Amino acid sequence: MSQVRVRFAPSPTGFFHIGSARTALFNWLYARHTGGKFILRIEDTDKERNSEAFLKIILDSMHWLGMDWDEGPGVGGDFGPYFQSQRTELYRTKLKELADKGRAYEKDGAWWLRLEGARSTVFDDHLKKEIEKVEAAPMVLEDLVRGRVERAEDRDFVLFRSNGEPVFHFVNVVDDIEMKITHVIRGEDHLSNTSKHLEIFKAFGVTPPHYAHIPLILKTDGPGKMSKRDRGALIEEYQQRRYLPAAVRNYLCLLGWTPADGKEVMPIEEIVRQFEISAVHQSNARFDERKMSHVNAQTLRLLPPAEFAAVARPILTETGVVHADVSDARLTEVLGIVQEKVVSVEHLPEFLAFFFTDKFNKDENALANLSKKGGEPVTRVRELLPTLTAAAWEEAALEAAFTAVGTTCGRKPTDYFAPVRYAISGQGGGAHLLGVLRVLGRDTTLARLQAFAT
RNA sequence: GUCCCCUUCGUCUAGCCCGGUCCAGGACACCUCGUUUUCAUCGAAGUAACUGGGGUUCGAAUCCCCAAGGGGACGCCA
Repeated sequence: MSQVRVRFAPSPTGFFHIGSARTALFNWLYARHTGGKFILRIEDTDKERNSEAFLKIILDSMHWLGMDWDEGPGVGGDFGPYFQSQRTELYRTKLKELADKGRAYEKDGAWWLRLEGARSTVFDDHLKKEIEKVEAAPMVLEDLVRGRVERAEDRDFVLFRSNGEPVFHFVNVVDDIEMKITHVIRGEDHLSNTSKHLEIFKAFGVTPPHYAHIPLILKTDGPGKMSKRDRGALIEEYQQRRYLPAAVRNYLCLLGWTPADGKEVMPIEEIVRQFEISAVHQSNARFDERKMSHVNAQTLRLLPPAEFAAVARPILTETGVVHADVSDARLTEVLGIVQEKVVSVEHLPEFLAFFFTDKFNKDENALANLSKKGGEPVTRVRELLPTLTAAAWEEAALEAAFTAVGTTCGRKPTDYFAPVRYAISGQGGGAHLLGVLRVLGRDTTLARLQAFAT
């Protein structure tokens, strides 16, 4: 069997949409799973709407999500150029081929594909005008996801516009032929177009590739598919909000496909190993940012400490929480005790600012809650302070100090935790308290407790 | 309007091909309890679904038909 060749063919006319990213991803996964080639082809035939800026965004987002291509912009390949705007001569040649066969004709300055079948003129309700209908034989598609789908085209359609530019359906098929594409994996919104494409393949006398039409991603609520306006629709957004690219990619895999073993959060190598087109779903899926956020949190907590530090350091530096003079060792020490509690990179600065500055924010709700349990917080801290001051600065000794004070004052040791946490961090929750005390250090801790108690 | 696709908890889904093991399993969310803390972790428990109607069958989430609902396509956009 010949090698799998798949392609992702975006047109740079807008931001990189989550649906496009998922289509690219499934193609990429299939190529990597089968050891085939993943080709990136830029469909920039619409001169009016194309832009360099959009192209850059698409390329950047592909890199960010870790989807590398074997042929295409920047890497070349044997079937280039990979920009359709540079392939016009080829399209003209191929059009002539169809014209010579009598399958393409010129009308109103444009070139049309001639369908084979009986013709009649009828009034079309949708178009609100008289049109020429053709009774063409239905095209039969054996879709890898949908199964057998039959559909008949009933009108000739445009191949080349009157301005001399070819249209999508034509260039898409010509390039799939020329680039020897074996599998076309694309969104279900193209399912109805496939009969057109099959007609073109037939006109060329070429066997079409295998098709797999994957389900669409629907809005979280409300009708219809995700559109660029919807929150969470653009890949850029996740980049800005410090999502882990691996997590975004992982969640995207779950939208339209389920691994056989039921595991959801897993490394990309594992997904590549398990990915099968036959397991791709047939029904559309609704986008759920909460689940994506969960996948992100899980991924974050599973990161090796060094990698966690690498993703944390930039935002901590940018927000001024961590200065350049903070050593990697110190940063890793702090991150080490919070990682298991962390839920997003975005919230890291506020979460651990108190380790690096005395001017941390104080959570009013946390303060209000203090006296509900454990009584007067300032009194608690005063009770605790002498014993804590005398204690050795390691977790077992600190714990013993809390217990001792609790026993003396007739209270649970935990009655002291919330006041202490608030006094040193301004927060109502966070990482394991004894660990926080240890890492924060004796001097800083005692100073903040003193300040709170006076 | 025409054509195409889809239909299991609020959401993502497993199961469906090869009907009984499913009074339907998991995950997210939610709710409750627990945990060295009172909503960022973690643990335990809970609420919650086979769109409807016919049929086939001893037996249907699973097979067939119809209906309804959802989605998509009908451009000299891609």
